[in-house]
Amino acid sequence: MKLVSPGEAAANTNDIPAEAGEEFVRIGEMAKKYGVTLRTLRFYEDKGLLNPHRDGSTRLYTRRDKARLKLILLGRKVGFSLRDVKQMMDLYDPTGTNTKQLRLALDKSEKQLARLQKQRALIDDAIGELSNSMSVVRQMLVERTAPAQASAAG
Amino acid sequence: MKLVSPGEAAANTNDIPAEAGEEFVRIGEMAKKYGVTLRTLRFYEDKGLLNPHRDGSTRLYTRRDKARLKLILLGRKVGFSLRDVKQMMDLYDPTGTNTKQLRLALDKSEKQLARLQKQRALIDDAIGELSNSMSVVRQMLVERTAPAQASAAG
DNA sequence: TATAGGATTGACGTAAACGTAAAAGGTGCG
DNA sequence: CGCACCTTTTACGTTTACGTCAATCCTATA
Repeated sequence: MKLVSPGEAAANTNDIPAEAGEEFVRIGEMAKKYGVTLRTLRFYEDKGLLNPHRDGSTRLYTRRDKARLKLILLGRKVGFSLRDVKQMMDLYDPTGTNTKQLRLALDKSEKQLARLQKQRALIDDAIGELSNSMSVVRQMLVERTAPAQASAAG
Repeated sequence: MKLVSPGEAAANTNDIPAEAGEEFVRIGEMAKKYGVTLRTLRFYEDKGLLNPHRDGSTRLYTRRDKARLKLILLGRKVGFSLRDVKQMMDLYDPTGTNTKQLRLALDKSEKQLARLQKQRALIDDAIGELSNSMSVVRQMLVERTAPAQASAAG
């Protein structure tokens, strides 16, 4: 039983109580696997979004932590704040139907969707204005570069 | 000669050396006129974006300041940072053709346009992912609400 | 004169999500 | 043994565009 996959040439290959196929990963592996920094993982933990096990002081991440991290990253991708993500995750109850959690998620999602659409509209607007300005500037440059042609062409 | 328009019932109507049709506006008027706060106007000045005249310590804004503010607000609308706006404005020379200024503006605009389009793509992506998640969540809620129908319907 | 309305200059606070040292401890390998 | 590499905690720094007091001043008006 290795820490990760058999081919992983990790520097530190501690023996870890790996019972029943549990795979523990240390922070470095975890970070690489999900493209985040160590700081980020510690930050998320500090904010109560992750709760890795410990071997002494060393963090050990399990499948559960990976699932949670995936959710966090998805949440961030769609624009939720970490607070929102935490709020939703905190409602998770492995013994129930999680109806409340789902409803909250849906509610927040609707609001976020609205925000995203608003942002999109703003950006479209900005693109429009910027394009206009660029045309104007280009025209001004033309007039300055070939002033003799300007009126002659008209 | 009044400070602003004849109908403006401003509280303070100081006599101001209004020569040659120059219209001076104090910070309060200026703020209202352009929908910004006093803090914002002072901040822009602090950053070197505005340079109102002074009557003692009181700021007096002229047409020139209004034009500059309009540019600032347009810049912010299309997503430029104040630093960018300042950089572009600082190149303005009333005696020249401002070719350098226009070129810089165009250059920055092209980059900003690219950024905006990238952002738009990200938002579209986010909207897609979020919509997907919402469908999933809705489905989960349906299964939890009417569990008897779930398999019966299949 | 009292009061209300502007105006001024500081200067600290805010939001979000980490970045970036700093100082220290553990571990395997040659 | 010593070095390289990984990890830990603590804690201040970063970014941007202002918000929000606070203390003070000036002026017009009732």
